[in-house]
Amino acid sequence: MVTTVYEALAEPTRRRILDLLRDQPRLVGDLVTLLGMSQPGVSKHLRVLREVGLVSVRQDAQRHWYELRSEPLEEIDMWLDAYRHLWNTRLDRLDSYLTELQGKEEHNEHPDP
Amino acid sequence: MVTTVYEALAEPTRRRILDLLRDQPRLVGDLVTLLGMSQPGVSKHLRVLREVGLVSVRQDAQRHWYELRSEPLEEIDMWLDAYRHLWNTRLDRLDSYLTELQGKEEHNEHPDP
DNA sequence: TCTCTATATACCTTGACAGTTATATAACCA
DNA sequence: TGGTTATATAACTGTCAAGGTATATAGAGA
Repeated sequence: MVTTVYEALAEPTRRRILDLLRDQPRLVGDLVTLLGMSQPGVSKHLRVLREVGLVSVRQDAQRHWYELRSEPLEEIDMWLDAYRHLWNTRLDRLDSYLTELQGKEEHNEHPDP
Repeated sequence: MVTTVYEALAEPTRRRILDLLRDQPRLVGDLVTLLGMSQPGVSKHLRVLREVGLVSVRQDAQRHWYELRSEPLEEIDMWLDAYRHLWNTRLDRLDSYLTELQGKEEHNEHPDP
């Protein structure tokens, strides 16, 4: 059984579902149309997403509105934090380099011929 | 075959390997010891990580130093960007709430009894 | 060259997942 | 109540990944 957010996100169709839910909650049937796959297939993906907390359901009669939940994504974001210095320091260096360049530019904006 | 970063990260052992490589490059044999699994098993995970660009290898005679590469993680970070407003707006609201609270505190720091 | 060390690959087994069709469940409506 | 709509679950199947053991590859050193 899929138990972690990482596993849930490994499946491309499930990432597409999250993309589709980013703007608005949607009905299962709408997702079926948008994804072009069988209804039980979509329901199974939604169950996985529910089980890891990536979506929640609000029921209105027979209609089930699926809605995005951000908490598990925040968890991923926090996991990335431990690695973020790897590219942040690089970007910081680029930033200071550009700042330095700009300083020189300003000192040399209208050089005498 | 595992072809995406998302699939590569779905496997817990591979995430452990990345954690172990965060501080320093390591030899395959060291990872075998640290992970407590068979050498071929580790080598197979390293191959997957290599194929999606999460690690690179520097060879020194028979020794293969595996090193973390951040680019694929930046890709994940960028993917998260599309969702980040979901919790950032919430945190922003909390932030302004706290700022507002602090303002009131300062106006009321030593209230007359 | 022979041997030892370090790593990669081949091959096999097992288990799980993604997809399907068929069916169950549940709520609405006539 | 019977039929229709909306969704979930059951059962089945093909594929593939993860792990293991055995073996190949490659380099170092005696």
